[in-house]
Amino acid sequence: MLHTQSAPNQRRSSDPEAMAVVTRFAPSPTGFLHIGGARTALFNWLFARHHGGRFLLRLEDTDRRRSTPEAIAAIIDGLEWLGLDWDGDVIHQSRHAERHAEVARRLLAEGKTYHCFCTPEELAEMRQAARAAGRPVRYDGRWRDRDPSQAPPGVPPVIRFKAPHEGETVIPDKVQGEVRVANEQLDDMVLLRADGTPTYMLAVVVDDHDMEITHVIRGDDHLTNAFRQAQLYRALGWPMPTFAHIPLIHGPDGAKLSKRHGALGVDAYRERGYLPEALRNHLLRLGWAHGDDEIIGTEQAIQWFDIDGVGRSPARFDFAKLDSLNGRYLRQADDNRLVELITPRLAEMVGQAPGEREKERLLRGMTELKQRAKTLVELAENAAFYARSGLLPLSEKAKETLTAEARGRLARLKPRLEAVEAWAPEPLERAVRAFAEAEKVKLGQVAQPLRAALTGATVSPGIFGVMAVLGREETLARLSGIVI
RNA sequence: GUCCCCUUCGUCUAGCGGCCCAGGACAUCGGCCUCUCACGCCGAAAACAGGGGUUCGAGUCCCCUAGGGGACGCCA
Repeated sequence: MLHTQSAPNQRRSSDPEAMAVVTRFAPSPTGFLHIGGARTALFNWLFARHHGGRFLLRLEDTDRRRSTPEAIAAIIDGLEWLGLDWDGDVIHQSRHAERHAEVARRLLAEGKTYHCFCTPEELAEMRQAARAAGRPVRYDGRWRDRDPSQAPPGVPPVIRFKAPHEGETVIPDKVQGEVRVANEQLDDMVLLRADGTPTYMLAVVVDDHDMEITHVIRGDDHLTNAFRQAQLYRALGWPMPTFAHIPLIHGPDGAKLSKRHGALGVDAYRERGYLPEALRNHLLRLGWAHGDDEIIGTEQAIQWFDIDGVGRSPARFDFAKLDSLNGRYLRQADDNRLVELITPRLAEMVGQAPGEREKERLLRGMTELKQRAKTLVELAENAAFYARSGLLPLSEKAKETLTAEARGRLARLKPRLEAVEAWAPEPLERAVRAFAEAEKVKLGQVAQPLRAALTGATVSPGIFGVMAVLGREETLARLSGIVI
């Protein structure tokens, strides 16, 4: 469920701009919400929340063919899981198509756009020729000043923007600084397709304007688009939003993140056992810093976040650091919540959902268990022995530990344990230590076989704590299963 | 090819002209703790891409080179 984060301290009522901030996350629903998109959403969300403004979600689905309901669901699901709640309803860009066309027609009437009758094949040839000749790959403007009466029959025209040839276009970017390009570098972009639908360039500008977006925070793969959009804003006579182009996240090899790098959907991160707050923290630290601070909770992030802290160089996604961060959040997480989170995983591993008794054990053992896991996957694996009943499967190492000698020792230990009155870690430890002394062996010689017998593994939380959580009956039952 | 952007330890980064023979975190390697594994604690190794300027002084400002990335669609 979504709710608005309350952040009482971040708003300064004396700041007249504070209430005006409106950001948006505008993914195209052609696939899952990948990690780069998630970070863009996070930055927009944090910026809006920090300034007490609004954060909107707009689906850029003008390309109807490539937009799917599944992708829309995945994006919404991903944002909800990450806890990035948006204000108002989800906006579907495609529903504004008529408005976009209207703007294009207005521009046409004002002589700022023109019909272009080139066929896709013709354009492909043009590009190919330019590339072959080593010339810049651009539309050559052949219909810019040509009379529409010369139009070839049967070719539905597109509407192109009459881009200025002289001068330069400057983007004051909050992250990149002042970025400028000579106008001769930019060709006449298509605004309205032959079928009358708007292109991305037209749609973003119109929607960002209509939605009164004040700050456009997006990946810097859009930086060059911003030049064209700036020209459109000028032609339309609309004020430009503030741009902030944040660097992309790269794969381990430094190249743009792709599937082979693990550019997974956020659902994959959930599946791999990461906590949303840990992923948020990690994403935040990719390209943004607040001095030496590393562990930054969401409330703190809202207070601190601003575009000033965003760096200009791309970052690589580091799973090792995410693991470490996740481990920290795991240790701080509420025990009940963790039990619930691993329950489905346990059900799958053990073959049946943990019952009341098992959940009770898991809860009591959680404080110790969560010290030892970096992900929920690991946590579930380490906790499985609490969720099992009946025969405990033994790991290879556990089998090796349980030699005939060790089993014999456990058999001799058993009556001593039965004699323990208060079934708690300290008395149990005293009993086992006394037994080890009597056997003239080190504590480990007893503790390890005991661990193997009770947990099925050679690695576990402190064994006396485990015995306490398991309880007298279960502990002795598991021992019986081994020594016989 | 053209244009735009980027470049501090392996990775994420601090640094906004002197506080830096460069700090933190993750990872790595030692050690302590110890019933195993973790956690925790202590310690080590590890970077200003290269070259020119500007300046009394440059990781910090400017230029060039190299390397990396991004954009060049009737995709978004």
